Parts: sequence; structure tokens; C-alpha cells
Amino acid sequence: MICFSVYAAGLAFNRLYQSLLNGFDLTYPQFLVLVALQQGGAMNVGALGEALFLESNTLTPLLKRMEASGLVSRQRDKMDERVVQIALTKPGAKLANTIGCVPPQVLNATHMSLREVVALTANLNSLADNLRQHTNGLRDANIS
Amino acid sequence: MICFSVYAAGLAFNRLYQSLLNGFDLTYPQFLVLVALQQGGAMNVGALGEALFLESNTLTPLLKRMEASGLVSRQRDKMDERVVQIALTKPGAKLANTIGCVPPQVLNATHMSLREVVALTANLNSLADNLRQHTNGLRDANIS
DNA sequence: TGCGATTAAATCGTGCACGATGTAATATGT
DNA sequence: ACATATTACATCGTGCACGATTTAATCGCA
Repeated sequence: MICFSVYAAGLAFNRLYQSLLNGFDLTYPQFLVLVALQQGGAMNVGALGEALFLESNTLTPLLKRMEASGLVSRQRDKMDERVVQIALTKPGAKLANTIGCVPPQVLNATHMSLREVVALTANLNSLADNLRQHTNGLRDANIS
Repeated sequence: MICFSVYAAGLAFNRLYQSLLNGFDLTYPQFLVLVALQQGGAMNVGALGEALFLESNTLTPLLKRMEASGLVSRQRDKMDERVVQIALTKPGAKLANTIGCVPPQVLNATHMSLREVVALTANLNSLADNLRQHTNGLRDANIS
């Protein structure tokens, strides 16, 4: 049951990250947003969703919470009022740097070599790509 | 970022399963419960939690929903009134057989050979084991 | 026997994740 | 130009997932 192994590994990562992040008042998905913005720079909600494989119905409330805690700013785009630009605030950027220490701790917890982790990551990425293609195929078939 | 790859693969599996299961009025975690009970037979909430890496705060409401839809029974143990035994009902057992067709479809969607899937599953299981040990170590350190 | 400690579920509050839908702004075609 | 379609984001309802706490039953042990 590959699906269950992925599910259980996801639960395990989530719990470990919550433990490591609870001093920063950050959830694991919020941590991912912070990292995505640090690596990709400011971007709109849609682009953030493409990076994290999430949609606005998940991101909008999450980003509002992060805005409320002062980590990101949300600004309507002047050129296209439909678009909302998300950017790290100064405290957000600072926190993004501070939590750089967390992923190495997680890597250590895996008890795996860097080589093994890289290989496993690549396999998971291609697996997820295939699953997404299949899911999208099903969706498109239902529409037409 | 191994954690993100696991996270994204989990999202992808969840979406694919929701698509495949939505004709059965089942969520993905409910599907996992059904399979666990089919494979392990009737068991109490704690044992189910060990099998699925979940606790009563997640399982109790989920099992109540499955009881409401007639798939499982919940019975206080006569010998120890604290424990609640969970068993498949006849419709639940029937549905568990019916959805046996779903995992092969998922395997097909992975576009991976059985050998690759088995190897990836083993790697994920040992990874999750290591993460759980580390998380439990952190928890115990905080208690003492 | 009886009382404090432990255990198994349940409850509560918060935050994702997602399908379905709504709203407002922009793009497109005639 | 203007109605229609499309797009970007937001809203709503449901169901996990989890930390913290509660309740009730059982255990341990003097």
C-alpha cells in the first residue's frame, strides 16, 4: 500500500515539524509558504498555489492568518485588481532566515544519507506528477 | 526538501483517492479504516489508531460518521467498559470487498513498476519510523 | 477495602484541505 | 460598445489532524 506509506510519512513529517516549529507560532503549511516566498520572492496567490499545489480556498484563510501575525503583506495588484500580491514583511523575512535551522534538524531525524534522501525525493516528485496527471485526466473526462 | 515532496505526494494521493471513492460516499481516511478492519478484523479504537498512526481525537468522530452511514459497529467491551470495539457491519464488509478494485487503479496511476513501488514503500516506511522515533524523543524530553 | 494513579475514549478548539459556489475584474468576439 | 466568457480570488460547508483537557473505568497497592 504505497498510498498508506505516503499518508503515514506525511503524518510523521507534520508532527515532527509541528514540534520543531511550535516555538515560532508557525504551522507546517505556513512554514512552507514562508520558504516558498523566500525562495521565489513576492508572488500572487495563484503562483503560490502552483508552487505548493494548493488553491485559493486553502491559501486565502492561511494567508490572512499570516497577515494577521505580521509575516506577509497582501496587496491588490494596481494593474489587475483581481490579483493579490503576497510578499514577506520584514519580520516575515527575518523569521524565514531564522527557521533555516529547522530543515537540517529534520534531515538528521530521517537517519538517511543525503544521497538516499535526494533519490527518495526524486521518486516522490515523479510519483506525484503522475498522480496529478491521472487525477486531472479524470476531472477533464467528467467535465466533457 | 524531502518533507515537501512527501507533503505534495500526500496531497496528490488524497485527491486521486477522493476522485475514485466519491461514488462510494467514502473519504480517504474512512477507506483506510475499512481496509484496516478488513485485514486486521474487529479491534478497539486504540489498536486501530496504532495501525493508522492516529489517536482517538481523530478516530472517534470519524468512526461515528462511519457508524452513522452503517459501515461499522461500535460496542463497549463487556470485560472493560473503557474500550470500544470497532467491527465491520455486513454492508461495511461488502463495501470493503467492492473497493478492492481501487488500489489497482491507483497503482496504475503511479506509472511505476511493482518493483519500484515496493522499494519506495519500504523506504517511506523506514523514514516514517525514524521520524516517529525522533518526534517521540522530543516529546519525552519535554515531559521529563 | 478504598484511594490515588493509570488507561481508553471522548470532547473541545484551531487550522488545514477540498468541492462547490460566489463575486468582481478583465479579456474576447461580433 | 457591449454582452459574454474567462480569470483570480474569496466564501461556505464538511471532514480530517492534532494539542489539550475531560470523563469514566480499571489497576495497584497499602
